Amino acid sequence: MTVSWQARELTVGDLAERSGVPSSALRFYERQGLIRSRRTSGNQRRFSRDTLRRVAFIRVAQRVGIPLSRVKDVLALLPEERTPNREDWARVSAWWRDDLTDRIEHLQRLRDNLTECIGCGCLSIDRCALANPCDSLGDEGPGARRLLSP
Amino acid sequence: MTVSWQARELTVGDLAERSGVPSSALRFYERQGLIRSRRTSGNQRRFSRDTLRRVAFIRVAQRVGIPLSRVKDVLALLPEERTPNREDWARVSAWWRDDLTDRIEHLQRLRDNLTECIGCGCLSIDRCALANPCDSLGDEGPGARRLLSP
DNA sequence: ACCATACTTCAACAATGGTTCAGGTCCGCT
DNA sequence: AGCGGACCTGAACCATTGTTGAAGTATGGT
Repeated sequence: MTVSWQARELTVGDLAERSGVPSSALRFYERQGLIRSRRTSGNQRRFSRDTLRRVAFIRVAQRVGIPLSRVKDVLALLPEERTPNREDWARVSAWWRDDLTDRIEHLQRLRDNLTECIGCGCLSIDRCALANPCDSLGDEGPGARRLLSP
Repeated sequence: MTVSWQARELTVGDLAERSGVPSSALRFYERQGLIRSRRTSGNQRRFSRDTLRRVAFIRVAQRVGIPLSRVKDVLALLPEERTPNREDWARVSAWWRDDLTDRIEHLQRLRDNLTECIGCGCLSIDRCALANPCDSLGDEGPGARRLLSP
């Protein structure tokens, strides 16, 4: 019957249990500026409930291979003042779905190329589409100069 | 007119230039057992030409996010004795294309779920399909226990 | 034979995404 | 008031995937 009922804030342990993310990772996210908390008089973290959504968002992004730095940038698009609402989340999620679509298309192109390459048994470096994704080939003498750009 | 013509072996610099992968990375790959070289009497590396394919294979795999340890396992399926032929490469590439297909399907499921979630504005942690990908929900009281397994 | 260039090793450092531990403090229940 | 469990910080450590630099050696062309 203490203040714990007040706004139903979450301790780091609560958040860890509900999200399945270890407390150590949550502290790390806070250090990185992905989530925030207020502190009690005794210096303990208290998270507002919408942090649960932020953490869900972070983990979903991570499953897709998006680095935390980028996740942070996207989360920064949420309003600071008020608790993000349904529409706010829809907005950032959409941004993010586009990213996912790009990744899927990229992988599909890669797979299609690979299927061709299996057909010809190549991976031939000099001619293979897979190995020369940037089409930066054919204007500087024989042989490829680069396999891959990244 | 020295021995350099012999079998057209590549120095680490040659390989770096032709593959677009820095020498430092190539040495690293060798340390990790992903590629091999013989040594000259002066202890310098000489790579056989098929190493170019191996490196191409490694970089393509990396673009998809496959860790080197796994790439190593797949490359280990190539014959040690002889130079891998067309069919050998087709075999390992196929193995690998399946992996790609799985990843694509996974991402598509993720995106479909996300699209639904944008529809409902949720990412609601307790009910959202995205946040509960393992369907391990609904048999232990209210509220999700885990957001994500990996 | 000489010299520039490329090569060698080893160690240290970098970024990402955390975990673990030590030493100490706080919270809430009885 | 006391106690156990949860929380705090900071530093050290882990794996992955390399890069950079120092100090020394080899190779190949003139």
